[in-house]
Amino acid sequence: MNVTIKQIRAFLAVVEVNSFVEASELLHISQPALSTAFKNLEESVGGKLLARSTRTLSLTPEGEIFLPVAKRLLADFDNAFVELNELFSLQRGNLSLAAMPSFASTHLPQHLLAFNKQYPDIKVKIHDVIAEDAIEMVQTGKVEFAITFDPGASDDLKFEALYSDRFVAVFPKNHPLMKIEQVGWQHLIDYPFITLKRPSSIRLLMDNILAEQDIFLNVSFETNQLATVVQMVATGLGVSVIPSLYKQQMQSLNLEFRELSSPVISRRVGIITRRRYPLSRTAQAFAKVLQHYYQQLLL
Amino acid sequence: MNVTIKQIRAFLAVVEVNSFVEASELLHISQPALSTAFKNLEESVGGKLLARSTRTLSLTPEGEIFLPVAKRLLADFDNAFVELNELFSLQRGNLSLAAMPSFASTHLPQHLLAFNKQYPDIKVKIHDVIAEDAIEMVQTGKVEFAITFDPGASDDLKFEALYSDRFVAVFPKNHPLMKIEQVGWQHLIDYPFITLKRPSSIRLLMDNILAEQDIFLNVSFETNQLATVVQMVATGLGVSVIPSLYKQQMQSLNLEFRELSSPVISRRVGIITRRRYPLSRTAQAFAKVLQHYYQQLLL
DNA sequence: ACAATTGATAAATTATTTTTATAAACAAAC
DNA sequence: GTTTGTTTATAAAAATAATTTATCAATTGT
Repeated sequence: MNVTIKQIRAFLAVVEVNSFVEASELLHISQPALSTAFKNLEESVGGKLLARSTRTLSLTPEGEIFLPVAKRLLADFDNAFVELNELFSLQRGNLSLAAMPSFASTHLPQHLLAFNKQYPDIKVKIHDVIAEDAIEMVQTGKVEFAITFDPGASDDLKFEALYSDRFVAVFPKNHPLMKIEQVGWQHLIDYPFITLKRPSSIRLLMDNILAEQDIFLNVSFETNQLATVVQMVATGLGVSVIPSLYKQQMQSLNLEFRELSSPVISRRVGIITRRRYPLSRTAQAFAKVLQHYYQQLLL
Repeated sequence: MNVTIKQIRAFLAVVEVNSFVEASELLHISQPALSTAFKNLEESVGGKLLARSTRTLSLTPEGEIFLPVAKRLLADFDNAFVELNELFSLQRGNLSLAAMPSFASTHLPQHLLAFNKQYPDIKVKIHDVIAEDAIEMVQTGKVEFAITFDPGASDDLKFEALYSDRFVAVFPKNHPLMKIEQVGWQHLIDYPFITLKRPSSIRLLMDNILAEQDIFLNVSFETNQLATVVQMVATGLGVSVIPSLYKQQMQSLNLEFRELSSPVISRRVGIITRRRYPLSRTAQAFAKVLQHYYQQLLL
């Protein structure tokens, strides 16, 4: 027979209280069950660990040698499983996630707050990188999931939408476009257009869809930061479009926003994970927080 | 349910070969038994360790974290029991014993040789100290057993005789006593007597028994070493008595020995151990070597 | 000597593990 | 797109192991 953890526990309990009867009570088993367990342990290890008569118990020299070893073994064992349990019960753990800047700088903080409130002992690491890098981090396993635009069908990635982000026109208050109720892309052609430089996924998305529709904007200024774009618009240099996500953040400026139609350019934003790779409990919990939030928004 | 060693073995086997079927063959159990064991483990730890479909297996992040821990736990566990087994099977271990000088310098070496031949991997430490100290080392647990004279009845000590040691007279060749066939203690009174100084147990034993018989020797020289005593006798300074044990060792000198009678002073030499304290396997094995040897001598 | 307590043992019972048989899922091949 | 072979999961039965109850033998204190 093989040595079991129970037997080691039995050994330590008997030595601890120096009595089979007491130890059996401690272990919540009958005294004969303990005697048998002890006997089996000794059989397994090939010799006596404890010399026993009806009145005295004393460790053999081998038992004496084994005692500290057994204590350490059991402590290590219990410790490992307590830690694993904490991991599963979200009382401990780490979460690494990537988010595209347009999400990281807008909605993400409030979700982190909600998550931290619910799971205060989970440490979170945010990688706010451009959408392409975020997706790559998922593919290479650097993060368990990313929040970006829908990257389209993929063999190794899975996308789960949270909400749709629609492009809105932005122009200064008192701009001629203010008079138009239904602003379309065609209206924007008449004004200097300010936008992000080309590696940006926002810019690429816009370019592609407009090209399909044979709409060519009058791009006058290009910059790297959306904040700069917006500031330039506020100054009166021209007009632009931004994902509606940013509206809230830029409410304070002297700007006007209009939903754009014909075409409506919108892109689903959601959670990207690796196919066939299970999420950790912490990642699942975070995903759930996000899903719960955006599900409620729809109602 | 509680986590068992078997379950950890199952976990490692499955991860190792990345297949339940193969792992079950490795573990010599059926595949359903392995599936159940795995399921029970996951239930115990509170979450999935391995995501499995019929075609792919992949560790969850928690499983990934647990993998090295499980490996270490199992290695420690197995190692501890291999070592304990080696201890019991005398493939490893230490033996500490005490022996009075009259035994340590005469018979002991040959027993050590026999023991080492039979158990070459056991390290032996000899404490050759005077009989009183040897006994004390047993009482305090510094050694498991000692080989000395019978210390008499004791509550905490046990004595097991190996042989009896009788005192013999020693004098130079051509000494007048050579003519007498049956030398008695009374004969020795007429000659200068050389003996050990008083803390020696040989000296004390002799003094006590002779005092009972009203025999008073003519002690002319006292020294610390028996070898010195004997050398002095050989030189012609006087006569002495020594335990017969030493005869063999001193055969080469120009000496004559005679068994002493009236009274016959003899003392049983044997193994002293602690009562109620079990001997280690190694100590038992050494005791057996001794017992076997002296038992054969009697035949 | 006797009572009281302790650990060991035997038989019966209860839990657990394991196996056999089968189902369901999935990928690859046709 | 269906079929086929392979894989893990599940259910019921069988086998094994652990536990309990009842009892014994040994030992110590009274």
